[in-house]
Amino acid sequence: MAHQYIYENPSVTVDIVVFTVVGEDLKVALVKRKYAPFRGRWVIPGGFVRANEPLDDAAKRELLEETNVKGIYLEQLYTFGDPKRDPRGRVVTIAYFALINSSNVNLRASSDAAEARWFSVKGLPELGFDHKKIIGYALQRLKYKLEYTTVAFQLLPREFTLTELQLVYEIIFGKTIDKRNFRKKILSLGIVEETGRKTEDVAHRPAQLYRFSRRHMILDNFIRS
Amino acid sequence: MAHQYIYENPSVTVDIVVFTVVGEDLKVALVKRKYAPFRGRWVIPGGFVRANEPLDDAAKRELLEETNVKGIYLEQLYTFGDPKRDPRGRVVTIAYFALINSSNVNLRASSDAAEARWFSVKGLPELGFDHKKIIGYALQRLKYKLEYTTVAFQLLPREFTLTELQLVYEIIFGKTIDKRNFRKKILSLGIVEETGRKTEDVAHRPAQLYRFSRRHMILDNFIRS
DNA sequence: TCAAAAGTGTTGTGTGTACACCCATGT
DNA sequence: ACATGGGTGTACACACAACACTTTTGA
Repeated sequence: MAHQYIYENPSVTVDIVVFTVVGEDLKVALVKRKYAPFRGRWVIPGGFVRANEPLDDAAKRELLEETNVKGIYLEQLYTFGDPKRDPRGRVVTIAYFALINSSNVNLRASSDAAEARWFSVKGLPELGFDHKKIIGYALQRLKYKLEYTTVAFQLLPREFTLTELQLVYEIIFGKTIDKRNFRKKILSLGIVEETGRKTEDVAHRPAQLYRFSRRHMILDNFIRS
Repeated sequence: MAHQYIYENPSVTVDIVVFTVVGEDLKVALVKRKYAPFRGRWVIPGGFVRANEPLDDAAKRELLEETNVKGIYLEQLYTFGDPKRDPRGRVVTIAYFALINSSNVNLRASSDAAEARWFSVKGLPELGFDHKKIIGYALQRLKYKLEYTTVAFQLLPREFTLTELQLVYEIIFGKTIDKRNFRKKILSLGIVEETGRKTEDVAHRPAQLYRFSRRHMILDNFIRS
């Protein structure tokens, strides 16, 4: 293992892009850096991988430590290793992509972060490192995943109306969808089941509540912390 | 950067799964290890990322050094970081996925590798590290890419017949395709253009030669070394 | 009774699939 | 002349897109 002695090993970090949908906005979790470099700048949560720690575990741990978020859909996104991406020296980061449902959106800052907040993807602040690029990459993946998989359910509470589900698609694709066609498609796929319950205390006709059918949950590939 | 002093950084490597199609077989490039661990075992080409070297460059360099292969389609596949994946200690590897056309398949072993050879994916030897898993992952990606993109052309010489193109799809998907439907689809997509030339010295009706149309090449996202 | 969102079908268009025979060349 | 792969069209099923009105509740 000659190289270990010739070259200093790079640092290895994980960084996580967490998306949620609140109201009519797609949001990303950001934390404000407490220390240099980029002190005071907003960045996506992340940090160093520990000795003997699997990468997925590191991502879950950092997310919990920096934002108090847990138990969410998480998948590896891409690895960024440009030699100049961190002013401190060579840092290779394995970026993760995460989704959380809008009823669990309480962020809490912690030791390494001065503050933690949700930002609309349409109004991101100036970001540290190459995190703008990473979020851009994650957005692409999100659209892509939504089109070909059933991850949209990760962005909703356990019970939801078809209109709420449709809204998730509309927000992420940035265009309106025909209500009848959307419902026909979703119902024909058999990926949702009625709960029998309805929305309450709404100033209009109450909507049927659905849940993602368990049979499809197990087919979906995901990592849960 | 406290962690740098508390934890020893992992080693960072790149490993490349190179596919090609020869005759009726999908093949992967493997090299035989010259040194421990796994001395004498076959593995996919790869090695340590150098200081100040971008990850993509490291992949291209290792591929050239270990197999004499260059100028091919290359994309990042996935990062494997299980703490036990290398018996020497923590090694995080960024796996790459590469395609090469069958007219450039001369492998040449070099310093770090005792031997370099193409193996049919249907007859792989026992592999070192977690390389069997990495190849499995690459195979999934290959099928997937073939379905949704035009990377199939990377596996063919610049001029090819529609039958050759069809064969690539059949080999990778492992099933036969209707000739008329295949041609209709490919031609309607407008991704190939006639060269005007035909195959020569064949003991049957000569076939029209096509090339991938330049207009689509530039849309295809790829990294060339 | 009004406002507001829920819910519901039909029709045309395009895409994928199944299927069989003649053509051009070398031997 | 024959063997070998090259090359071609039609018909049916299914998925997607466009489109407007009635229903149920709370205020």
